[in-house]
Amino acid sequence: MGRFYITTPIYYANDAPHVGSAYTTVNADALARWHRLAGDDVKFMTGTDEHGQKMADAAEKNGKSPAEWTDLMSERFREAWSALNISYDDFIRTTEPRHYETVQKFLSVIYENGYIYKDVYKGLYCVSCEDYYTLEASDNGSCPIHHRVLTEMEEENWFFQLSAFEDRLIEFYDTHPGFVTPETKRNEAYSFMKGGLKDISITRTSITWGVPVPWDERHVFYVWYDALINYLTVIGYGRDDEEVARWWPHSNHLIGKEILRFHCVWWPAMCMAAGLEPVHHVHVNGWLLVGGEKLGKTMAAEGGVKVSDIEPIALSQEFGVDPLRYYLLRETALGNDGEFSLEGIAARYNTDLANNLGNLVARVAAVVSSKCAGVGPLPQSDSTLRAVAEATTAKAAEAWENFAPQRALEVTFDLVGATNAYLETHAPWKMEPGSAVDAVMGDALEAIRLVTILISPAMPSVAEEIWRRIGLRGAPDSGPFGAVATWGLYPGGPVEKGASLFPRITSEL
RNA sequence: GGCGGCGUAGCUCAGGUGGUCAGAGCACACGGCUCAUAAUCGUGUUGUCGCGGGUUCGAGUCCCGCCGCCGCUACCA
Repeated sequence: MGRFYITTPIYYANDAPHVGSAYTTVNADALARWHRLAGDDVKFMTGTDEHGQKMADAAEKNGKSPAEWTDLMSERFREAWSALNISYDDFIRTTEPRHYETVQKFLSVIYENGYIYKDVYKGLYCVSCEDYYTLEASDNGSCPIHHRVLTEMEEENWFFQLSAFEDRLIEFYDTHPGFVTPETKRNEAYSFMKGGLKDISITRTSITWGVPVPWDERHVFYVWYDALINYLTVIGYGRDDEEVARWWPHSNHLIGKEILRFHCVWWPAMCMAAGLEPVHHVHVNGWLLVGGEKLGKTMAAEGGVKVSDIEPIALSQEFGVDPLRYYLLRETALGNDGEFSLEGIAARYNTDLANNLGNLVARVAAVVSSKCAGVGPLPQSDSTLRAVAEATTAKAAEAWENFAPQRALEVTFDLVGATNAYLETHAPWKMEPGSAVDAVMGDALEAIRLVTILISPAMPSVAEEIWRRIGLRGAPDSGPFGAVATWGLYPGGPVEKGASLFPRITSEL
């Protein structure tokens, strides 16, 4: 029995959760569910990032205190994840006392180790944005948004000596080839480091909504240096050494590609500075694109998909929670960018779920009803389906282990297809009731039982429903996988016909 | 500007180190079946692998140039 600690990023709670966040979160959830099914000891966390100037501004604009405001915003994420059946073990908010404690301890260690020093940050500042720009990012010295001339500003900050870790980071990458996956993303981070690392300022005096710097209370930590540390907060860094040792550093961060640098360069360097071994695995996923463009852009475009149409909760209401989860997991390889569209969801729904899986369950239930008096017979040990089923369970397990839900589901549905073909070959509906029919239907039910186990990380509710309909007790995800995903365990039982699991979508979208 | 990536059937995409690599799914066509959600099963069509050169006995697969799209270029997260 292994251990599996997986995290999503903590999402900046200045807006409602969108499909991009849902995409990462659903994938993390399915991976967590897979590992629970496999019998591993699992910890799965997500949460919200609630500090920073933007949050304070938004609160003020809405006539609330930052604390009141973030309570409201954070709740929207918990609602969305609840709607998507996300099985997190912990939901961290960066405004919690436990987080303040861990952040202050962690950064104090780095400070005591001599990697944090005071210096003056000079930059081009836009008064309207209340933010700094590099010369390259500016519009010839003017603010790209407000078009007013940027002013040279100086601010006294505490700096993290990132430059001191260049060699150690490169060595870490060289000795941990699986640190960042997929490999293309690893190369991106690697070449960035090879280009040289500069120190970075990690505190602000202009902001008060943040974690105070323990050795200099006029400063608060700049949001990233507070946010990254959440991964340690939830395992008790600074409060529970045993728990930290239990989950770290053999942990997994699932992140979107836009925050690659923070997780793949800054974060391991901070861990090193604190004398902590960096996390062993960061998996970087791509973006969901709409019409080939980033979500935000398209939503603003005329005639594009409306924001309200692609909010996770709205989508789950339109298509169902499990179909939405299935689409997010199945459509795109975790690591690549992928196309997101309502038509795509409907296509997956109809072809995979309604036509293949749902229809398979329906036709089997119908034949068992008419030819087996509604009682599912036992499978045969020498069924020709057995080889397919065993290959499927092996390949699917391997894919789940390798952070490839898309592949896992693809091969799982190969077994669905093989079972449909098996029924065609034997045509039990043409037979008289008896042992020949029983043999075929027992095999089909056993294949369905295995499929149900295999889809449970992706579609937990549907899996439960099918499990129940074919007369099984317990739950499809109780595992351990190695023991239950073995051909021949279907014990027979009453098979219920029931309504369509996935009524076909026929209306225009 | 610099660094990196992408451009393969109508659609979405696979294709380590060059030689059944021209593929999968969807869509489409034809045939079978009628237990099932007009679902299913079988068979099949579709491509100058962005363009132009080059290396090689042989190149989506290596090199050069070009066109188009995209990401990163450090303190919004």
